[in-house]
Amino acid sequence: MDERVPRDFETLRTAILERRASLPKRIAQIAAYALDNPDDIAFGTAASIAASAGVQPSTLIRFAQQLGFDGFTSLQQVFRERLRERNSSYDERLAALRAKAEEGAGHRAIFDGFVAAASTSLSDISRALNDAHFEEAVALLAKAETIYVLAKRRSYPVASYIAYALGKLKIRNQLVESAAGLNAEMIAFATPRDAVIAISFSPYAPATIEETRSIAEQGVPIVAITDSSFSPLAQFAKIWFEVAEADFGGFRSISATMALAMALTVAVGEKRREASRKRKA
Amino acid sequence: MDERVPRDFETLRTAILERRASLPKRIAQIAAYALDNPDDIAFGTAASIAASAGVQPSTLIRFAQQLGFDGFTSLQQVFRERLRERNSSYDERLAALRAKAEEGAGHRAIFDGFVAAASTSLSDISRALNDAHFEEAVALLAKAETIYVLAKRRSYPVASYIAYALGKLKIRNQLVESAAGLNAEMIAFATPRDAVIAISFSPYAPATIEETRSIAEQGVPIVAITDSSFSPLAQFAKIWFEVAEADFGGFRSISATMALAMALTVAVGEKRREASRKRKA
DNA sequence: TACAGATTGGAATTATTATTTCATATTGAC
DNA sequence: GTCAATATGAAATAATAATTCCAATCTGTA
Repeated sequence: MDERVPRDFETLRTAILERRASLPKRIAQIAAYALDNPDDIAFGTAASIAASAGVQPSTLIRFAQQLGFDGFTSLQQVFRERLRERNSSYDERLAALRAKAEEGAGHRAIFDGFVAAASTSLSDISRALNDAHFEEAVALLAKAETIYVLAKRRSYPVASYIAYALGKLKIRNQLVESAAGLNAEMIAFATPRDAVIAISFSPYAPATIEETRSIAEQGVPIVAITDSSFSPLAQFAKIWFEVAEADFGGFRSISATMALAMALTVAVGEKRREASRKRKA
Repeated sequence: MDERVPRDFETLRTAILERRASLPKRIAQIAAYALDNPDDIAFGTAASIAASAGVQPSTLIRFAQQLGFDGFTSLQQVFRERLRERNSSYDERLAALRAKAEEGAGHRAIFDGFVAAASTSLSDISRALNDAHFEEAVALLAKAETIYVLAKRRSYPVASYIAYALGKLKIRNQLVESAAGLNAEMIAFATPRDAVIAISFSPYAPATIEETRSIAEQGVPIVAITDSSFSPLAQFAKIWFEVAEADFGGFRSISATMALAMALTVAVGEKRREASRKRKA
């Protein structure tokens, strides 16, 4: 049991291929099956896998033992790990960087950590974004007279970017800032023909929630960008996007949120241009 | 058991979100956990998942039953299915969506384009960043009494993020905003014991350049984040970082700049803590 | 405050699944 | 062809995990 048991899928694969020639018939059979259908190994039971491969469960266990595992269960772990990693190779890199930064491996590690956090977040959102929701949000915002942009604290940079980009695209918008303390008055102008982009992440800034609630009560449709479907913003929103940002050193990335914000903005601009082209024709 | 039980993850997810408001506390707790950690549900046992989510195994089963499944096992199937279906790796997908975005396939393509631009920018900066420069910049900023943050327009969101993060880290800072038109006066307070982070990209906002020049003339050291060594900011700066952001649809990404900004900020915080620890010893 | 109904915790039970065992079959060496 | 070593099949057993059940607790209402 002291031998070097393969801990990751690639090593395991290599080990299997090396011995392939010297394996007895049924064991070879299961070995081939395992490499061809790794997902089945990950999720099946010993009995179901054995049946699919046309062998007895005990053979499956012998196969695992030959490779140095103490049973089918630990062999299966490797196949499960593989599935997990495929989805989260960045996560692992992040964890490694985090550890490195903790043990004080210079400031470069901090930079690498933030880059990795940003990449992870982008990859997550790219997978998670729902096309239909995005399309709906674009349609909703494109027909708004004025787009109100609502965010505080950590989300404020995103809001200010949206406001900047909307301005560039000549789309009327209003950034609801807290500086002057006139938010309530500003919000009061909004009508159901307008629309809101509200952005807030846990811990949700109370002011953002409050303002979102009050503007929602006026019947103004809301597109929310937030971090969980349990967010207080979600209940007020017509459409909401859930963005899971990775964090590093206690600071969460905002890359995914930014990418989504930029895409929304530009898509709204695009949609408006399409609409005006149609009107002319 | 005649009800329509969710058979795929998206349906399940929607079902959970719909009921969320009416779920009892512990059930809601496991619901939130399930949506946040779908991989754990796929691989764990009822007991291990329950423990991670902080509930009893029986609660987990009640949760599954409320959703129409006949037990935890069948709920788990849905989570496993989801993992199996996610096949292609992130890089492959990125290449694919970049291609699709180029040929302009609807609004989703816009989103994909921004994600691709952000990813490219991140990987570029990760390669290009000079460790020594980064280290110097951190050292310079760490010993400043007050850090002035200077940026307009497109770069302003970055500046506001830096100001937010510095504040969180209890590092004295001053965001030089243009609203009140008092920038000149604000800048006049800066001394050579302070430091500046200036951010500007082509076309450089004249105000940023002007303010940077004037603050440099007062002998305040400057760290610049800009897009080329020919940038007007570079001549004033003690240290500058060149960040090449990819663009999409005429809008440049700011993910790389953000990552650099966050890393700088957190590294400065780290360095200050190290320094104060040393002073105590 | 008392009560009914809903919710929860935790142990007991049941079910499923992995592993072991042993009898039988196969293989290769002499 | 015989023997020993190895491999295989099938059922028995052990381990593990899901589910059920019941008492305790909480929640909202009269």
